[in-house]
Amino acid sequence: MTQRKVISFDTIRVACKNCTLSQLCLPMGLSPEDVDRLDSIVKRSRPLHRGDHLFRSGERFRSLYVVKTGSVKTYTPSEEGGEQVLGFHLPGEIIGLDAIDQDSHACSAKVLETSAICEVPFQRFEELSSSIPSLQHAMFRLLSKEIGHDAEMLLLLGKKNAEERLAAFLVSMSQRLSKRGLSPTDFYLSMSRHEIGNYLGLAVETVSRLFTRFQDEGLVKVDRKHVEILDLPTIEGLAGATQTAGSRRHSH
Amino acid sequence: MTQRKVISFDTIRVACKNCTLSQLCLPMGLSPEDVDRLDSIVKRSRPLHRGDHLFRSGERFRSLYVVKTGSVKTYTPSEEGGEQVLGFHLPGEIIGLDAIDQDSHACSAKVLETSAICEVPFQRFEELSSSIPSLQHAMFRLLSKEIGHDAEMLLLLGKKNAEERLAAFLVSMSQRLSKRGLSPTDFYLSMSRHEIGNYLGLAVETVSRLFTRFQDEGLVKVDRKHVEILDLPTIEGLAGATQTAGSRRHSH
DNA sequence: AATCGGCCTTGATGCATGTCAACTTGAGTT
DNA sequence: AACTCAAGTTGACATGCATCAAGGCCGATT
Repeated sequence: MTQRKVISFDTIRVACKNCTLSQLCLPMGLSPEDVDRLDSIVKRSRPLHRGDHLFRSGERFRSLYVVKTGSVKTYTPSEEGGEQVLGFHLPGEIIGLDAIDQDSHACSAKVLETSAICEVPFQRFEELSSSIPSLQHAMFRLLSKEIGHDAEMLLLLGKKNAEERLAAFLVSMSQRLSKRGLSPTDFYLSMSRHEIGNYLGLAVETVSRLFTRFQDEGLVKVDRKHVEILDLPTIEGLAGATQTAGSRRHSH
Repeated sequence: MTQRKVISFDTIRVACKNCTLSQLCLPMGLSPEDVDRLDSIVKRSRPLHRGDHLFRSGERFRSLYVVKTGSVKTYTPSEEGGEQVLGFHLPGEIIGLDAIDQDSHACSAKVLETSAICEVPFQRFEELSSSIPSLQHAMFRLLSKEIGHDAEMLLLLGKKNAEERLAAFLVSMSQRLSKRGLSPTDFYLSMSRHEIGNYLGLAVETVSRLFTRFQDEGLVKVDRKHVEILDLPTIEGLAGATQTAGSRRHSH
C-alpha cells in the first residue's frame, strides 16, 4: 500500500497517437484522424497503486480499461476468500471484455503495482466503432484474440503437467514483454508465487519447487521476483511439448 | 459415417426470421427488416454427418458457423493424434469466433451427429454489422459471452475436482438444452465418454466411475448415452461448490 | 539493530486421479 | 446366430502434486 515513487503526470497525459502501445492496443490499424476520435473518448486518471481495484465482481459494467504502464490481475472471487486468477495484464492489454455480455462484471481487477490505466467508456466506444469500420474490425479481432488465448489456457490446465505449465508461463511473459520493447530474458514478476500458482492451477509449493528445479538445471536464474532466463529454447520446448515421447496422460 | 435417415430439405431451408433459435443466435434483438438483411448473407448447406468437419485447424478463416440442429465439437489437434476438446456446441451456438484474430482456424470443428449448419461469411457480416448498430452490439455481446464462458471453464479446470467437473458438465448440458425447449432432465449425449473426459481434463475411466457413482447415489440414471437427471438440485450443489467445507485444494 | 510479519522455500506424507489391464456390452456385419 | 470391434466399465496399482509442517529470508516498522 506504500507508494514508492512520485510518478510525473506528464507520463500519463499522453494521447493515443503518441502512445508506444498503439500497435498492441485499440488504435491498431486506425487512421490518424480516427485515432484522434478514439482518443477523445478515452479518460486517463491519475496512477493507481498496488491493491487498488479497477472494478469488482458484481459491479455495473461501464468501461473497458487498458493498461498503460504497470500490471493488473483479474480474478473471480468466491465466498470464503478463495479466488481463481484469470490473468495478468501488461501494458496495451484490455480488461473487462467479459462484462459486455452480462452488463456487469463477473470478475474483479486489481492493480499489482503502481500503474497507469486508460478508461474507455463502452457506450461511446460502441457508437464510435459503428462509424469507424476499422475500429469495429480491431475490436472484433481483440475479442477473438482473447478467446484464442483462453483456449490455450484450457489446453494448459486440461493437459499439461506442472513443469509444462510453469514453462508456458515463463514463455508467455517473455514474449509479451518482448513485444513491449523490454528484455525477453530479464524481468521482474509483479505477482506473488501464490498468484502464479493460483493462475496455473498449482499449489504455491509446487511453483516454488519448480523455480528451484529450473534454476538447478541452469534454465533460469531466479532471485525473488527477478527472473533471468538462461536457456529460453529449452524452456520453450518444455512449454510446447504437447506430449514428449514416453510421457503420461491422455496419450493414445 | 453411415447415414441413418433421409432428412427432408424443408427442415433446413428456413429463414432466420422463422428460426426458433433467433433468441439465442445472431438475430438477437434485431428488427424484422434487419433480420432479413442478415438472412440474405447466411448460407445453408445440406446436412452434415457424424465425423464431417466444418473446418480444420490451419485452414483460412472465411465464415462463422452456427449450429441449427445437431451438435458439434471443437478441438485443437496436436501432433501424434492427441487433442484437447474445447467445447461442445448445441443449436444456436456460434463456432469459429477464435479465428477472427489470426484470420485462420486454430482449432478444428467436427460434427458429432447429423447436423444442420448455417454458414455466415464473415466479411459480409462485418460490413452488415457496420450498418446495423444492434447487430454490432449483438456480436460484441456474443464474443464477450464466449470469453465469460471460457473463464468459467478455467475455474473448472483450475480449481474443481473430478466430481465437481462432471456435475458442472451435467448442469451445463441441462441448462442449455432447457433453453432450447428440450427436457432439462432427460437427454442423450452425442459425445463419447472419452470426449467428455478430454473436455473436462479427466481420464475416461474417471468419467465412467463418476457416472456409476452418481447413479448409485440416485442422482442420475444413465444408460449409455441416455441420461436422466433425478436430483438436479444436488448435482447443482456439487457443481457450484467452489469449496465444500472440509475439502481440499487451495483452501486457506 | 531488534522485532515482526508476509512471502518463500524445503521436507515428509497422503490422496485423488492417472495408468494399465481385463472383462462386458451392444451395434453392425456376414 | 456367430463374429468383430469400438466403447464402456471395473479393478489393481502407481504417481504427481496437494497438503501439512517447519524454518529462512527480506522489507517494513519502531
